Amino acid sequence: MSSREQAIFRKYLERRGLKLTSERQALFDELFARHEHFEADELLVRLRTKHKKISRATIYRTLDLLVDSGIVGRVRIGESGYRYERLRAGEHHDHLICNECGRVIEFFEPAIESLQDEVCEKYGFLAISHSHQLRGICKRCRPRAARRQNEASHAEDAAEAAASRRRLRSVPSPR
Amino acid sequence: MSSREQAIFRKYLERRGLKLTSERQALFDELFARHEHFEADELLVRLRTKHKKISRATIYRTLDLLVDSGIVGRVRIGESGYRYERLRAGEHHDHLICNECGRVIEFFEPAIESLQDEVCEKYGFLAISHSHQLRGICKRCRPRAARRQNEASHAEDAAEAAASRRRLRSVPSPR
DNA sequence: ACCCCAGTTGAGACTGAGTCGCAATCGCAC
DNA sequence: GTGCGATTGCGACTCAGTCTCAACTGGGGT
Repeated sequence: MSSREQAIFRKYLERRGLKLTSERQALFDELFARHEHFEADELLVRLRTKHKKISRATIYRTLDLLVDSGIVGRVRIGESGYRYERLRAGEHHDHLICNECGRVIEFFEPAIESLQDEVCEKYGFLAISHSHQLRGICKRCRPRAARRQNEASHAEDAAEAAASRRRLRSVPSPR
Repeated sequence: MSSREQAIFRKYLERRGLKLTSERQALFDELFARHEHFEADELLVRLRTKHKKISRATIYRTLDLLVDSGIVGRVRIGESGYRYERLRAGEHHDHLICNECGRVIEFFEPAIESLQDEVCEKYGFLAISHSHQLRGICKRCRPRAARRQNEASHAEDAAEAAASRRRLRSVPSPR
């Protein structure tokens, strides 16, 4: 499987005199086993439970290589740290992220992409990458969220407010 | 100055039985003195040098309030941590971020906004916020960046590669 | 003007994600 | 098979942000 990316990775290593170690291979395999989006520690746990002994530092180091080689993308989704995702060559997408269940939905809208290019041109800006994420409530979670909304609707008291302060942390860029 | 936001903040505190302490006022003033984009520790240093004694915890706590009240926005720009920005009521903008000099340029493109709405509709997604950032090289830095590019153009050797690995960390979502 | 207490503060310990240095180990070209 | 540069694991470290708690304070009630 995934022999295409395998070849890219191999060549990438070769070209800069790096070695294809068993750890790198294991990480690569795990990654391409099925995961679209994942985080570094997730991989660590997964590999560890699969008998494979690997250190956290190596996870990060290898992930760096994969990102650099263009096989994997690094995104800042959610609160802390990075998330990684497999990149299909030449494809690009942006993200819808559910605040409720954490699900990440990918979308691609060519019209937005070309408008971005226009914006860049207007400012004389040379774009190298972009990240575009909408946060909210996904289709599946909307009923649940609405229900909760009702229950809490007249809880504007101080106790509730304190809690809400914390909850609100997850909104990156209000519109 | 900024009496409009001042009033909003005051009312926000009042409504939930919170106090307008001298620390909160000082932070607020500093923030509205001139800064469009800033980070938490920047404020800390600035206030400390201005004789005002304030703790890091308080900075963060107060920033939480300001974000919650809608006066300030919290964005994940760049590598680590958050950046904050003043929000003019009802206005919204996205960001162009220069990898070279770190400058943040704001832009607003109504057509992109409405396309976003369409995307949400398509997926039955209820958007609460979004963040949209393009990273690259700004107008001012392009000549400099191009020059450097030339010098390094045939440095595909291992030593350089190692360094480049580190450098590349700053690209969030490759397109 | 004074009291009172919920809300607030500062200090510093703590956390979690990610990084670094280094001695031991491993890939792979010869 | 050897040799050596690349790689690994470990644990210590950093950095941003959070938490705890005892001491303090703003401001409504009197």
